[in-house]
Amino acid sequence: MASALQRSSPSPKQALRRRSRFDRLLDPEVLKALAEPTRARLLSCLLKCGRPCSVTEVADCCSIDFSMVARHLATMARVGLLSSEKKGRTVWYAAHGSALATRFRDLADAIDELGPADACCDPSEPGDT
Amino acid sequence: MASALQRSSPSPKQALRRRSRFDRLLDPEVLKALAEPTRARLLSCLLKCGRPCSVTEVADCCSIDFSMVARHLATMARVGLLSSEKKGRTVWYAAHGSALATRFRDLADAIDELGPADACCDPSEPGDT
DNA sequence: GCTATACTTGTATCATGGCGTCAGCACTCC
DNA sequence: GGAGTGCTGACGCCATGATACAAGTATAGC
Repeated sequence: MASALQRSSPSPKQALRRRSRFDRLLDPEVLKALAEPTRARLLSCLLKCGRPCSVTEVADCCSIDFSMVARHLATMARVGLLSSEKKGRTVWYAAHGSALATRFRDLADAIDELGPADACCDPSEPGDT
Repeated sequence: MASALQRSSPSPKQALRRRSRFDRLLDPEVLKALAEPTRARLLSCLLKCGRPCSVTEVADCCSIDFSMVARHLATMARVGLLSSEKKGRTVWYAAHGSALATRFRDLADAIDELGPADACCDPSEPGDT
């Protein structure tokens, strides 16, 4: 898996559901991947390094069990948070800060875009009972 | 509890660790709260409504078990994703899109700020073995 | 005070996921 | 080909959390 950045194409059914940009950007997979402190630490490490790192390197510098690091990095690569490139017997994982930042900015924009236009409940008055 | 205000002062060790803005903004609690599809749906609903909603309203419009909705909304309020206001016997939950958007933009900025300056591993060359 | 409403909390069940260990595969070097 | 290195996969243990149902609490209207 050279670059897990492109995810699988959605089924027509999914497309028809016409989820808002917000719903699409708030990807549970990605957020779940980020929500785990260990993974966040690894991602932070990779972002700070600013260069591709091998699993061994990351495990060394973060003092985390090797197999855990391998698993977490693979998880993050799977959801598109990291890119991975195998060279010989070594896998180089890299975090792309700019892409990640763009993703969050897009999400922020999508939130700003949301409004009563897409209302899921009818906009009756709140309770001044 | 004489002064709960002092309890936040970090230990020297913690201070020395000097977490970056990124580390602080990547709050696992918030991300975990967002990472759950049901909660994301409820948040989306509240954002779209653009007004405070009661638990009953949200449960109705999302067709989700009432007690689940109550719990999920309480969870999101606890981590700061929603604000809640109790009026009589009704609790009005509101999502603040702009605040949430700002939060994500700050996170994006923090990612851009990260760099080899904060490097956690030594920047030796990647593998051109 | 009684009842209905709106929400919270307790409990039980189940699924998910993190973790450590170990075996195995792929690759490189000798 | 054998040994060593780097990583992946499978397994079991355990903690967490999502869910559903039911009971409890708080408030409003009568």
